[in-house]
Amino acid sequence: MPTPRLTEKRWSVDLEKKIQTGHSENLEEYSARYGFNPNSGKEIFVIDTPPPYPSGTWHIGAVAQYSMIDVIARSQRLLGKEVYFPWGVDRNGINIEFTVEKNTKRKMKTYDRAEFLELCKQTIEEFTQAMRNTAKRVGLSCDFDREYLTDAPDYRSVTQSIFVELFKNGTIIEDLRPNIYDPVEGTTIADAEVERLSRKTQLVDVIWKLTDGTEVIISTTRPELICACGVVVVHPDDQRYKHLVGQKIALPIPVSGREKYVEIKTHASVKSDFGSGVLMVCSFGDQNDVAVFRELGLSPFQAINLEGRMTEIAGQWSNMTVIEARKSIIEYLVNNNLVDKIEDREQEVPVSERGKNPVEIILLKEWYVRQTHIQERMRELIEDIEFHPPRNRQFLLDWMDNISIDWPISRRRWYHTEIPIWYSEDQNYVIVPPSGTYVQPWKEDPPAGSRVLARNSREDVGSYDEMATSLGQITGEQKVFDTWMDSSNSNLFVSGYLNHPEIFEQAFPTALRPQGKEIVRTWLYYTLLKSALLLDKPGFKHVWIDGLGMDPWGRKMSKSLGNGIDADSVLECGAGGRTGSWKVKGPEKTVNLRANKIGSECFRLWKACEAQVGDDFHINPEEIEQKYFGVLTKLFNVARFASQFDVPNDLDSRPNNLNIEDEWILHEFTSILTEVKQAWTNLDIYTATQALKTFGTGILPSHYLEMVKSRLYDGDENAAWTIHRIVRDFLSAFSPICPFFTHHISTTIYGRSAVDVDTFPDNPFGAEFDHNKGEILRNKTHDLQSFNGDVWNKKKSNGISLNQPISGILIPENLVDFTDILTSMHSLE
RNA sequence: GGGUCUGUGGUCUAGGGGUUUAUGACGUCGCCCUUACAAGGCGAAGAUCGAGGGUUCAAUUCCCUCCGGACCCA
Repeated sequence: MPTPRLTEKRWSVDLEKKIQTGHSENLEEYSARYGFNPNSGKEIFVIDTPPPYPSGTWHIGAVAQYSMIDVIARSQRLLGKEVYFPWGVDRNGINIEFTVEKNTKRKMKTYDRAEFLELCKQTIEEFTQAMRNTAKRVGLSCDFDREYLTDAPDYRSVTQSIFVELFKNGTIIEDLRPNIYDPVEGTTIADAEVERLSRKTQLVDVIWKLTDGTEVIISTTRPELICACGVVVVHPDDQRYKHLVGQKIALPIPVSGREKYVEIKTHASVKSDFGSGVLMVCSFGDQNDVAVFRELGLSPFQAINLEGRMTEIAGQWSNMTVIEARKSIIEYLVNNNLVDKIEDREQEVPVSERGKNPVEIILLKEWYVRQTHIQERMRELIEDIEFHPPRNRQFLLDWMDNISIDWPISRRRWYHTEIPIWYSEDQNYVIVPPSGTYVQPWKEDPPAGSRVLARNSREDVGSYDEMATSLGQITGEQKVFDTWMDSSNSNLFVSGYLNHPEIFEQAFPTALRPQGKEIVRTWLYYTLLKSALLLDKPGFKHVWIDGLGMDPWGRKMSKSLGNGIDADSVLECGAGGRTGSWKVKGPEKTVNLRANKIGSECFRLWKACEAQVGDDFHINPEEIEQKYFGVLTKLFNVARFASQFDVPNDLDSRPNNLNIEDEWILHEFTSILTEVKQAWTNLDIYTATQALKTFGTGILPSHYLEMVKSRLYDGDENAAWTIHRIVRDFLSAFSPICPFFTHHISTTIYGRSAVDVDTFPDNPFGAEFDHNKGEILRNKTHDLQSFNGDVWNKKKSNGISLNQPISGILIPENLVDFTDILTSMHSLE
């Protein structure tokens, strides 16, 4: 065998790592390759990458998803687009605050604010670095030079400027409204941040009395809220209680500073079969209470304060925590014979997603983004967005159906973007900063260029510089934004909004939003809301919503289940001779999974082949290796085989005397390229990868190469041209999936990296492509395959080795054109 | 408790009223060193298309109920 140019015997994880390191270390080359160049003249394709939140380990499911976003980025470059694949990191939020609190065993609010922010920043920077390394290791072709951090001034200033813009036009308002509040962490949270935990609670049947002494039983799990009761309701159709409606009923416990009787009314939301069928409505036990108060026009009572303690209306129970008050009030009711019965029951308690603390609904003055008024328009705008897969559009529409209240955006936390506003001494005016500046009102005065607005009418009354003295002692806003206020600008930020208007013009609506389906109601919804409010446009052209990574049995990976798999361990599996081993808790027993070699290329190939977009996927390292490392080996060997034959000088001009088998395989290849190009255009990774894999590991090596082997050894230039043309272009078409693999092979054999190709490979016939001839030849493919199979089979069953001659085989009618090559291929006699 | 999505050999997947005796891959089993590749080649076995009911001349495909999984909501 002549010496192959591809000297390595096989593809290995060590080789992969070497190439990967080379890729990311040569910064100049890297940025020429993957940097965003808005002046290239190509069509701009901006991807609104989900900025990951650094929390220590990066979930393997997310890394898998990310590698598919990279496949899209690379395939769009291959199609000739100017791709901006940003690398952003989401660093705002309560998570990092919790981490610092946990690490230092000290609550946030015991710190000096500036000191605490510094601690958060240091901690998150460490996590960020680990994440950057993993991103590079898995081959993400992000523009790392333009890294954006959501806690950096340039990013936060965009959030703040958008706030000012929406405040001025009346879309952002402040109001005293019932809010979901986490009393332990001391902050408002949004509906989207609440989850449910099952807990044991006591359902107490309390005896209430009408003014005439008639007893009425009301069941409740929240007796401590009796003091905030605004009305007692029954179902309008409930015959048992018809006579009660309109009467006054006395609160069963002493209260202070409020009316002791409430009226009995009807409301359709009452479940007559729950408890006694009589319901006390308090401000605020749950969202239904909020709705009833609003519908009946009642003024709410404040029963619980910001510390989670009872207020003065609770009388003798004021200042107790909610739990203490509940216990004590039940005792009081029992001692006064006001309890009919008490039963234990399981109840789903709303808790905060981050802190797992039971939340309360309390009245607070907070900032809101108005959203109910624009739902109709958003639905129209969303119609122009293409969803991948189309069915996942439904997740968004379902969520939008449930939107009934405005979005509360202020939080009483620290490591977030500050709300950029100051208040005049008389509270009648506010000061907002000029667009493009980042401000921290809790510690600094308004910057030059700030404007003064009337607080209610939002009318601009002058510049702060001139009016400063007339405003008295101003105070800066202490509150910060919900982190979704920041992340929902990501598409605007990466598309150049405010910072690069000339790019924004071409880049918006942002070409692609790729994300997981679990954050449709938050990230996707809020982003679309912003785009609608600010620009009256759909935020994206395409939304690509992927499924989630599950454990090998299809369950969610979680710490508590002990079924997690670390991303780095899979990517490093096989490097330096180290194998991988994972202890994973299955449904019945703990399983020990083992693999010898995986790495990024195998991992990416697996994800590309294994799951259609939108489907949840099971992650099992053993399976990844078993099913896909062999594919890399096979493709590597095809290229290695080809590399022993000289590469023709001009691979772009086809020799005009090609043999029929050369034309046949070139037509087959053309048809694959067409399919792959279409699939890349449609963001359909699965179809593109399957097509390439099937061709590259099947018909190309098993049939074509076997046919032309002897021609190649004999120095046939047509065969060499054909195989090199195919291998070269195959590597280009395949480069989005396995960039390091294709880079290495293409650079070694052809002197040009497949990842630098920015035009999808043309069909090898160019203008002379004859569709009909191609059809005729491709119609023979099936017969060729079965003929070869028959001969191989026959030799085998006759005990003849494959390279020995065989006689008595007839070439079928429709393959007569292939007589010569089939005869020599099988040594037919 | 409700909504949405989903369920195809051991595993993953294609297909989407009749050309289906259901595609392909991995795994399994048997045989084979064949001038790139045993990390390969040839061949075989393996599925009542989650369960039950309905619509239809015909259902894996459409509808309903149930069961399992996921996501979301109360």
